[in-house]
Amino acid sequence: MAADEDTLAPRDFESLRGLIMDRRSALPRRLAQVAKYALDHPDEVAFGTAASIAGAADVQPSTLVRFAHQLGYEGFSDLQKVFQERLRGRNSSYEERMKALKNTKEDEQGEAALVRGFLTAAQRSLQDFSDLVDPALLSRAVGILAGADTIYLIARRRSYPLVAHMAYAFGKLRVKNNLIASPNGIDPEIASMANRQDAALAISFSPYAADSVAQARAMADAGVPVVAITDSAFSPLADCATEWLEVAESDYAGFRSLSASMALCMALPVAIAEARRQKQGKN
Amino acid sequence: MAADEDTLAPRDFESLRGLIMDRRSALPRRLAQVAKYALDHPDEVAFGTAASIAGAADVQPSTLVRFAHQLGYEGFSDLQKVFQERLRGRNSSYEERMKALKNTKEDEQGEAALVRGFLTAAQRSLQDFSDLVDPALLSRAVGILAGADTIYLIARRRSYPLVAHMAYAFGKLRVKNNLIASPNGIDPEIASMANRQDAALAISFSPYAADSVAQARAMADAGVPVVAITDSAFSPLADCATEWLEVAESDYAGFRSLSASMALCMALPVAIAEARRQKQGKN
DNA sequence: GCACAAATGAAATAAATATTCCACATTGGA
DNA sequence: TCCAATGTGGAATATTTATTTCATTTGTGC
Repeated sequence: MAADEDTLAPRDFESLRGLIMDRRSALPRRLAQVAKYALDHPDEVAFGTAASIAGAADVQPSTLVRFAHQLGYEGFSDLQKVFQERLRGRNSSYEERMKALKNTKEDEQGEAALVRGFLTAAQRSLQDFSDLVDPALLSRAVGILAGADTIYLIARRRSYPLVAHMAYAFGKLRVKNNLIASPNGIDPEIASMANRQDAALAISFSPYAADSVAQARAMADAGVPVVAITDSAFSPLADCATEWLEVAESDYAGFRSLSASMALCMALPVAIAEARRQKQGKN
Repeated sequence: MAADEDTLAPRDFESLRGLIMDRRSALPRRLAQVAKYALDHPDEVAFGTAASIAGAADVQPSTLVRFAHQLGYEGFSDLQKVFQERLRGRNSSYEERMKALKNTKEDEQGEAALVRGFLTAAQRSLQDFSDLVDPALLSRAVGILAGADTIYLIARRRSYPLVAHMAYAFGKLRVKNNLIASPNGIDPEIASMANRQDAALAISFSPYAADSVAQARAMADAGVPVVAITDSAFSPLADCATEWLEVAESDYAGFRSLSASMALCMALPVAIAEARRQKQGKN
């Protein structure tokens, strides 16, 4: 049981937070995990059940009880009460509540409004894209990339972060890839090494960086299968691509969101790795 | 049993309040008593047990269940959830959005399901972050960066795409910046050129790339103001940063979303440029 | 590399809590 | 005043949820 139950077990949340922060470095793995989860998601702890919280924090319910004991509480329920106290009296009046609601809508200004603007644009993008997902098309695109020896990644400027992430994900999934974005100007040479066994993934949105388009086209001309992610049927990438996926992003303050394409770019590597795994299983 | 269960049973507190107010005069004695108690002590209803609430309202537990049924809920627990939602730190119409997310086709499989999984994770991230935006904190962070001569960008691995985008945005907005991610290993040297007039923006999420942390800490030790974007109070970045912004991303298939942090990273450069423009106007 | 202690996962158990049921009371209409 | 419909209290039951236990794993000092 806990070392010194008496001195511990704070009854108010702030003391508890302090205690947890102090203790955490000295806690064993799973208990530290709980500590982190508890401070990161205090609302969940206040309302959840031991099982639901344990699930979310990826530990066993018993670990929660141990954690509570460690801190000097009688059990998880006792600890939970402190988390609940923290929420009592929040939003006490109807008026407050309405004011809070309005605040989030229009009253905010400055930086917060800007952030909210981008968040909204991102959300719209996701929604729009979600309505457009075409399973068959997606499946063909993944098929092409899964069949490739090396996947060449083509993107510039605004789209570059997308392939940067893919390169990272492919790396983790051990999928051979080549990010064509060297700062030393030998991109064309690298690109020219691609052959029919490889494939390219090109991403570009209006106004379509000339480099990206040129490289994608060169690949296509050389017989390399090209999968494109772009924003319109009129995109130059749509022309030269073997398959192309449409993503239309919303914009805010003149900057287009990247959230939908980013979600797609997170899914693709996983889908490709999965497809390869299955193919391997068959052989 | 309840008259018309379908049309009733609101999922958010304000509708429920309205419904109760309407119904109250037409309710039998004990139920009216519960109605009054519930609206007078919503916190108790949120956290109490059926027995404790019944005791406080001077009715039987079964009366609470009847009350809930009368309103169209499955039972007291179901009703109680609405009272709990009210206290959760969720401002936007959280329930609605989550319901909307669930609407999406469940039967899909293969690649499409994967994409949808990532889209959902992204939306959840945006939603969660949207409720956490702290205008004052944000304002201080922007202030620090807007006051800097050169902004040093620190991020590795998963977070790298974020700063890659920022470098691009800063470039377009003509904000001096330096992306510390050179492939030639001279990062420490570059970082050591920063001074008090500059500032650093460090981004790292659990498990916190050692390089990022080390560089951020070095900057902080050298007296360079550091703004951090990270995911928890336990993050090593939270320690050493002058100000830190919390972004908790949802994950899917073991890959965490980037959408909320990306939205933030799109907003920051614009906010910084704007802050500088205004400062210039004054001089 | 071994022995010991600490931590952990999973299942069994205990406790609590919500819900149902039914006998009884109350109300409103003939 | 009686009847039927509706509402109510209280106990019995079902369900959910927390806690304990114990076998197994993991880490640590020698």
